[in-house]
Amino acid sequence: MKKISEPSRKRLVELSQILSAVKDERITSVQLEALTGWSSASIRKDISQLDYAGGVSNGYKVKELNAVICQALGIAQDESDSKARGISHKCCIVGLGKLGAALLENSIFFDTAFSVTAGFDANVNRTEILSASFPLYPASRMNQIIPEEKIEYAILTVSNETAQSMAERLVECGIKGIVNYTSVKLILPKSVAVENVSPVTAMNNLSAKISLG
Amino acid sequence: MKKISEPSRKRLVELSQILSAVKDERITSVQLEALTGWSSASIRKDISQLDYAGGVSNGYKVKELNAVICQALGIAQDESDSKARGISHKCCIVGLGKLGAALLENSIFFDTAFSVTAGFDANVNRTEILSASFPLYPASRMNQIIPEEKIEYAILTVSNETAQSMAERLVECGIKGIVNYTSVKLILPKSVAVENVSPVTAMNNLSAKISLG
DNA sequence: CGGTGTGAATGCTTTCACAGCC
DNA sequence: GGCTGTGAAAGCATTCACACCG
Repeated sequence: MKKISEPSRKRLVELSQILSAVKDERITSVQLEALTGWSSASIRKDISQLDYAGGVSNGYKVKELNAVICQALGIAQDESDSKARGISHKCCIVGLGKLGAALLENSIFFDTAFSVTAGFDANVNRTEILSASFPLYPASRMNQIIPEEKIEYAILTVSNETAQSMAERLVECGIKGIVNYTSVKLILPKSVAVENVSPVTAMNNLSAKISLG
Repeated sequence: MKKISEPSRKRLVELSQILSAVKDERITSVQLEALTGWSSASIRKDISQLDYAGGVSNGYKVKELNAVICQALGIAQDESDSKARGISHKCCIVGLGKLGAALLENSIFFDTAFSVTAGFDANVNRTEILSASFPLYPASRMNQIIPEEKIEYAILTVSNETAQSMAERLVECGIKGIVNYTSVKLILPKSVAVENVSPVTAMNNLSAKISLG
């Protein structure tokens, strides 16, 4: 498998999500252009990197294409696909403030390959007050629980002040990827993947985009 | 002001956030490289697009640089800057499920130019059960409240099923930008800015990045 | 010196355009 | 006829390298 560039990879992830919602059996790159806003040429190029010659002259078979994309990216279409292919990622939530507590609800990851299996907070009060369908621990136990439970990903919802140090601890614990809800730019070894989804940064990006036209 | 490219714009937004946390008076592009992971050359290029010749040979003055960036992007450094420059953006939350309810907490946007001033949900129950420091309305009143209150941005936290139709209604109401927490790719006129921050998409992106090395 | 600002060069991505296929 | 797959071309973004400045 040749290397897939970052923009292309992100489009393919979104494309897979879009295809999951498509009811028709077949779809063409021009139809996908309408559904995505990306040019049909770009979509064809993205797909052509995968080794799938299925689409010739009649558009793509939706289910088949989705399977090929997920295969190539190592992700799952939905929960049954996740089970069938043995792809399952344990996640933990670090920081049980308002936002973290909201994400405790596993329904957010319903029908995906992800499941939240632990929550941590530095404040023991929080772990005792809140309840979830999985255990909540004081942050002091991260170093034990994360390796023991083979948790791979972390959702970081602590305060900006503690974000960097918590992230470093997560890396020590062997975490492979972090979804970062803080507005701090985390400085971590390149081997650790980070996705930034801060609400404040998102707002500022929106505002700047509009302001510059 | 010449056009700023999207990657550059996003870096500048993050840079501003980073500068806000820097305590020193001056900073060089090499120091910024360590704080951001971006090359010093790229940082200098980004800054050179702004009309600011302040940095010559001694690094940049942190406060001054931050002010110039915010000026150029039309964003605010913090709440006092927001007041001083008269930049203030009203936002509403659409969809008061777990995630939406968590964002009701205005502390998330503490010390920013953004304030949440209304919440909407199709289910009247939700608007009655929940409480916030601003009013919650049934979705049927969006068309009245949003123009009346001059709300500019929306935070979309409805279910995937209703995301597209709700977004279209928001556009009709005159909303300028949407922060989209659903995993649906919204199809909207180009004049409306959208930032996608779906937890599920973020996870899939993380997973794909790791899986491809 | 240590550091910026910036043309020139390199490296990526996207778009074009068309052969080949159903 | 309509659509994919793909080299070639065009368009962007990043990095280099160095003149210039305090």
